[in-house]
Amino acid sequence: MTDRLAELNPSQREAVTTLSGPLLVLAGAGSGKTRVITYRMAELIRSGIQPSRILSVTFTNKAAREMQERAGKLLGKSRSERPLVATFHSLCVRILREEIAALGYPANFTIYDRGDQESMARTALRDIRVPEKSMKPGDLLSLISKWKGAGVSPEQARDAVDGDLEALAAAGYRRYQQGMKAAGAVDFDDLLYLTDRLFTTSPELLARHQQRFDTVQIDEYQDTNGLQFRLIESLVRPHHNICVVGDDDQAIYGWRGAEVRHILAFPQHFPGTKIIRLVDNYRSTSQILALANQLVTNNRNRHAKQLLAHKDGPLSVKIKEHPDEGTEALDVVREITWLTKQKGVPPGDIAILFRTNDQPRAFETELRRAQVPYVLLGSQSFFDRREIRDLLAYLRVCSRPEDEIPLLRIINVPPRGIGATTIEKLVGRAQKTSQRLWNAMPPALQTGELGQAAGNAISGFRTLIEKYRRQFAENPRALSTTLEKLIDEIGYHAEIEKQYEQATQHELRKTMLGELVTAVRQYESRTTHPTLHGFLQETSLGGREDEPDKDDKLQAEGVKLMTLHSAKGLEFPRVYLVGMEEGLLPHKRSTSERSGDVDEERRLCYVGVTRAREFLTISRAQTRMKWGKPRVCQPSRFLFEMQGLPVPPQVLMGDDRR
DNA sequence: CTGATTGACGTTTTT
DNA sequence: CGTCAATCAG
Repeated sequence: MTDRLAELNPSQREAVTTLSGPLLVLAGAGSGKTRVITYRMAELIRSGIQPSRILSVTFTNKAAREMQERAGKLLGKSRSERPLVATFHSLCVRILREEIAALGYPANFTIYDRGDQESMARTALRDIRVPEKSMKPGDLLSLISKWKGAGVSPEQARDAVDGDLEALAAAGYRRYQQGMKAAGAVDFDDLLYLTDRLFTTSPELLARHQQRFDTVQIDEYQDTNGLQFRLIESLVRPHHNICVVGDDDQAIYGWRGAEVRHILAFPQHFPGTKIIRLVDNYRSTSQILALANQLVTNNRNRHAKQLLAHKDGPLSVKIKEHPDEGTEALDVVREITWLTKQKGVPPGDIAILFRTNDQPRAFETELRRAQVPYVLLGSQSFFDRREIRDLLAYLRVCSRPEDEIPLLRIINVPPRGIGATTIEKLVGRAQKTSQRLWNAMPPALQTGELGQAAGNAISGFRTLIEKYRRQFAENPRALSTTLEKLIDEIGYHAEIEKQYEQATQHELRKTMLGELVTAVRQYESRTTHPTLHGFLQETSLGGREDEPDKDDKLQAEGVKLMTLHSAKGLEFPRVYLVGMEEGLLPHKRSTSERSGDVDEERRLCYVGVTRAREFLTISRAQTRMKWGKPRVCQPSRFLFEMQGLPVPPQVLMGDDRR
């Protein structure tokens, strides 16, 4: 134990050994934060606290898994003797599984993803007769999210509206929430919002959960939103043994409701807070760090700090300009090819970071051409692909046919003769008799109102679903083989061949189906009591993290391509930060719109720069294709700011000609 | 009901 | 340049 602490610098050591009371660790980029958190868990246990009574909250599932693993190695204990490491969302799912019945939801609730939420929002708007053009489903969703984030119920929203549009949205919110409850579904915000509701309405229930943990630590605290703060505050209220770690300069999730003020005002929320600053950076060269330090001084509203470098690399920074994005990609890849093929640099040491998900296209093309191995992380997720979503919808219908969103998705996929009119009749009937769509089918068949052909199609569909519903339920150990049979029976392979012309597409899409089967099989083998519902809940929570080949990807010896957002928390010996242009970084939307926040874009840039250990190349293109036409791009203002140069006025003009 | 064609339209990040 | 919804002819 003692030699472990000897590896640390004095501030780190203090953070690791302060075991009780409120503790705020302001940890700059590359200051050994992860090590501090893990060591502190070990110290807590050494001081006599039961591992199971320690709660550690991280931001992503990936981070949770990693910390779980590190802690395991450090403590050398079995899984059951390790602290609970969870994300806010998975923590809430654990709580809701036990408690959600109190709110009138089924214990086997489904978690809706973004697409499902949009469908639900669309029906809610239709129900209250709001035309699409005055409010889009997305608009409604963002208002709902804002309300939920502040703990506001539909009723409270109705009473506090400001203006006609908000009044409509409040009605939509009410309808949406009713629809969700009827479907037995919750959205991502609900996981936190409903848990908060439980805690505020039932003191006994809260007390029970408070007693489960003696101490709580939270990573990436700068990214907590209002609900997350309330939740944690409730949990630690009896003892205030809370340690939060974060960096206000890396707050990049404001658009999702995160509020930096939580980390700024932590000492006010928890009186007697001890504050520890970690400013020694062991990651990057002084040249790289100088850019980062200089850049972020342009931000208001932050804990002032300068990171101290411990390495030198006179040639570690390059800034380049290219005529267009194709040339930019070509140049970056040419250099990477030289590095990997001539200098023996492992491709896995290199990362290409960008702002938006359509930027990697050009780089992928060039990397493929140069035959450099690469992995694209995060972007088009496995679970977002059409065929995967279709099949997941089948599984969801088999799991709970009452859930209408997936039912409507696949009722006529592949085409089986159930058209718009038939569906409309069924939906109308379900509404009139206030039944679920699924249950409205048999009575509609009896009246014969559907006509011969459509009637047969509907009863055929019901028979199909019921057959597989039974098979999934009866053979939970054979979920994957049942799925294979289902894919066969609905003729999905043939459907793919009809849908896409090229043979390469057929192969690709069919492999995807195979991967889904693999994912189910993996779930089967690692779970003691597999169920269809269990698999579905796991995939919706883990989302992109649970992609079948994800682990291989992270380990893979390939150049890593990812967005700045998904690069947070990672580091690479060599980083290419591309597309440094006004309009991309900072993104157009942050500079032109009223709610725009350029400071957050600056922090995003800061995150990008501080990912690099030894070498950083920043590049930009003078023109970029947009909708088929080349457009002139100004250099990013951040390029000037980070070098301590004045920003030329034309850069900020937002030249919009095409 | 299905499959094909046309036209409008769009700029971000994701637990 | 793509995508997706609306429209139209079998």
